[in-house]
Amino acid sequence: MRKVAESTIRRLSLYLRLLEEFEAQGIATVSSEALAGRGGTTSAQVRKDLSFFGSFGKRGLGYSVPELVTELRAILGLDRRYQVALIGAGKIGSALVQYRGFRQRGFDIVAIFDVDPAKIGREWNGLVVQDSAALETALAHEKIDMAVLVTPGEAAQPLADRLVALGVKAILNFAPVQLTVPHDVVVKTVNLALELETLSYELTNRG
Amino acid sequence: MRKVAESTIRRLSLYLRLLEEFEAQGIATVSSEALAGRGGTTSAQVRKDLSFFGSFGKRGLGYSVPELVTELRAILGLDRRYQVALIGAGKIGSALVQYRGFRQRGFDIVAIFDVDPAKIGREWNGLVVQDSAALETALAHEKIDMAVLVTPGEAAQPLADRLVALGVKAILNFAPVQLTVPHDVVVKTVNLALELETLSYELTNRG
DNA sequence: CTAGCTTTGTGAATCATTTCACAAAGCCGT
DNA sequence: ACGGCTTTGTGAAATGATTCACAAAGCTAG
Repeated sequence: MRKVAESTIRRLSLYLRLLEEFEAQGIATVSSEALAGRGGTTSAQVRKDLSFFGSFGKRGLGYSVPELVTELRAILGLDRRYQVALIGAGKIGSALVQYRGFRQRGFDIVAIFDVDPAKIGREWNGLVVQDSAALETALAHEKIDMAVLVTPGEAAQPLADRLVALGVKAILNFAPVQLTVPHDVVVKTVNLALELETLSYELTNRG
Repeated sequence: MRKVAESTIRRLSLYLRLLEEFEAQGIATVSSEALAGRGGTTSAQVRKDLSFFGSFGKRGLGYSVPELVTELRAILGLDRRYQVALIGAGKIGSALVQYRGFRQRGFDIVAIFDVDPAKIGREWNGLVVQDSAALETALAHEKIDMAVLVTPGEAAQPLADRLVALGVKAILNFAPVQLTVPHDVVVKTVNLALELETLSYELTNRG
């Protein structure tokens, strides 16, 4: 498959959300124009985005909503479930555990770790918080697809290294640091400070 | 000022973080090469990014760390403080209130709102949670620069409309919806589902 | 003051993404 | 079955972002 831009993938994800709404409303087909309107883009963009993966529409008619939902789920890898380890049982971790969309989209949190003795052993949404020091033994027999890192900045890189050694191939990182990992491991960093600062920039230079 | 790409602003934000580290270590000057190395980009990119805003370096020598820190803070609008209203006193809101980096970078949460009667009236980090219904009266005499929206999807747009009517010019949105606002209002949406799905895509199509 | 070394700042070139524009397809009504 | 209407899929053009490459500038040592 030829390389597809990240911006394209993000839009596909958006289209999928809109399509699921349409599906819930019982709408059977949708045009690229309709998808674009609600997604903040153009119909040409929608068609180009989809064309990277195939021809899913019917000329003169548009796209079948259920069919396109299925296709997009497959493209985005959402037609399977993922086993997720949560590293860091703080406030953000807690919010994630409870976030419905997480499980709804196929991501199952199967293990939670922390270094705080006050948290270790406590039950959290049906899971016992384990000691981060025991990561290796705890995950020896559990296949983990993805790790969510919610730790202070300085703890993140060492933990990432250990997770990679355990065979984890994807990390969603909330720690405010740039992680270094082998090229076959995917990292996505969500950096709140960065968002605030781009907002602050816009506010001072435009608004 | 000519239009500068968002990607450039995000990198400036990153450079600022690195420079602050250098400053703490007492390093006086830094080259574009050194800034690039730690920031995951190239020296040419660093110089181009900075060149949009001026010439801050000395040829043959590099950039003065404290000077560049000052310049970047000014460019990003971080040389002032912002009054922030938090809408939604749930888990994520709670994590934000306690996040040190928030206050550290000049963002002061001065009001918290929720619709849940169980939460209204309770004290939260020195602030009393107020009823979202009373947004207008509560903020009548408080100048709010920015709002952080942490509500269920369906509540977000109506609240955004009311905030805009109150003169708020920037919204950091954690609700999983695309907000519609006048063009002089800046919205930045942090969408967890989107991040998960791009990660899932990479995982199935590369890893 | 000059030679040699380093590093910036920036046009030009390359590479990537978005938009345009239109032929090809398919539906509907007669 | 045909004409008119709609909407896709996609090369080509336009726009945007990154990388290249080098002259200009400044420092250091002798």
